[in-house]
Amino acid sequence: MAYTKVEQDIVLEKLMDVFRSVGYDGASMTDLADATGLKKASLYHRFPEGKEAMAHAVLNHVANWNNAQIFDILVSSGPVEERLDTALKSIDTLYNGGRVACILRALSHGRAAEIFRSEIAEIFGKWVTAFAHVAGDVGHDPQSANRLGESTLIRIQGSLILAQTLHRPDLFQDALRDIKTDFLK
Amino acid sequence: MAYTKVEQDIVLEKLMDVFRSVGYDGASMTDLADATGLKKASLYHRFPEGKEAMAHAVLNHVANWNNAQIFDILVSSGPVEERLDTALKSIDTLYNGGRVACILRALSHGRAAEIFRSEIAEIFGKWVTAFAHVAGDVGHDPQSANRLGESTLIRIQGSLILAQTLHRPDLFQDALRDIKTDFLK
DNA sequence: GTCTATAGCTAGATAGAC
DNA sequence: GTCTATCTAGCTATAGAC
Repeated sequence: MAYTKVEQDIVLEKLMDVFRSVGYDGASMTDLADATGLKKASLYHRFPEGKEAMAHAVLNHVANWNNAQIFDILVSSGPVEERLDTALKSIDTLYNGGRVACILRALSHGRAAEIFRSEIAEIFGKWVTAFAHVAGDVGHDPQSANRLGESTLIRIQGSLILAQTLHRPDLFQDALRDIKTDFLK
Repeated sequence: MAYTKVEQDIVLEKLMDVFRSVGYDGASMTDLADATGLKKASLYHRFPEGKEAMAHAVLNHVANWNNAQIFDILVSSGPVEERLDTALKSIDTLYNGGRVACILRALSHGRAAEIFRSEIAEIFGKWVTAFAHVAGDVGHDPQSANRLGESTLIRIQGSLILAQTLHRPDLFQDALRDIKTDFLK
């Protein structure tokens, strides 16, 4: 019997945790098997193409989550402040308040970057577009809106790096606050 | 005969290139040997503790470079705009206009993070302190100066990630411009 | 679908000649 | 100091029983 979507989603979440915390090269099949509770041969049954296919599946899962929890929220109708609050809350949860790394960052460096760059670029692009959409809603012209979208993503990624390296999750919290201010000022 | 400092510095630069482009886990001894033009056994002669010692030496080299080219410049006397221009120019060169990754970022993720975090945190801290010093010079109170120092580093790291993943070095250039504006407005 | 067992390879690291 | 040759451990990946 085929595994259910829920079971596969749980496996994807576990795989994501490994890639996110130790990186693509740092994630061994043994690590991935241990994290999922499956044996290596069972993982290969689910992902015949091996580690690369696992990371692709994880990225696809992440893209779906982002579409539902962040992009759709940001471009929906309703008060701007409410949309921002909901999306920023999701982002805060996603990164556990600044205490965990970004899976996109983990897969966008080193040899992994060559493999996954286009997928990650697409997700990054959607973040920019979604935030630029909000910027347009609060009166920015298209060019200025786009720049605000870009600087929002820059703030998130940059603050995550500092938050983790300096053990200062408050830097991520500050960044989320600054982002909201940028849009509402 | 012992190798000269220049020879060793060249080796460190080559090692840095490898770590920066493929990450710590992604850098094999074969990669490192090929890049330096030395054989593996010769690398072990220079770095008896192996790969970890090489990365430590690279970080030490980077710290020295940063001290001379960035921190000392920023906290020197002289016109603020001149200091900023010189430091930002160095940063632009360091990251080849936004086209190469940051060695600190490369070593601050995954299993490498546990090993090198404190060294990297110290370098990051100096960046923040140096930029905060400039912020103080242009009239910010200590708390506000510190936040400006932090957001400067966030801008640099975040824009580097986007610049490389999206193949958009202009995002890094924009960030450098925004940084200057932040300080002079 | 999941497992045990293992093949084949490359990793980091070392011995010892020169 | 640098080299060739080699060791062992851990890697990705597969075969085949259940």
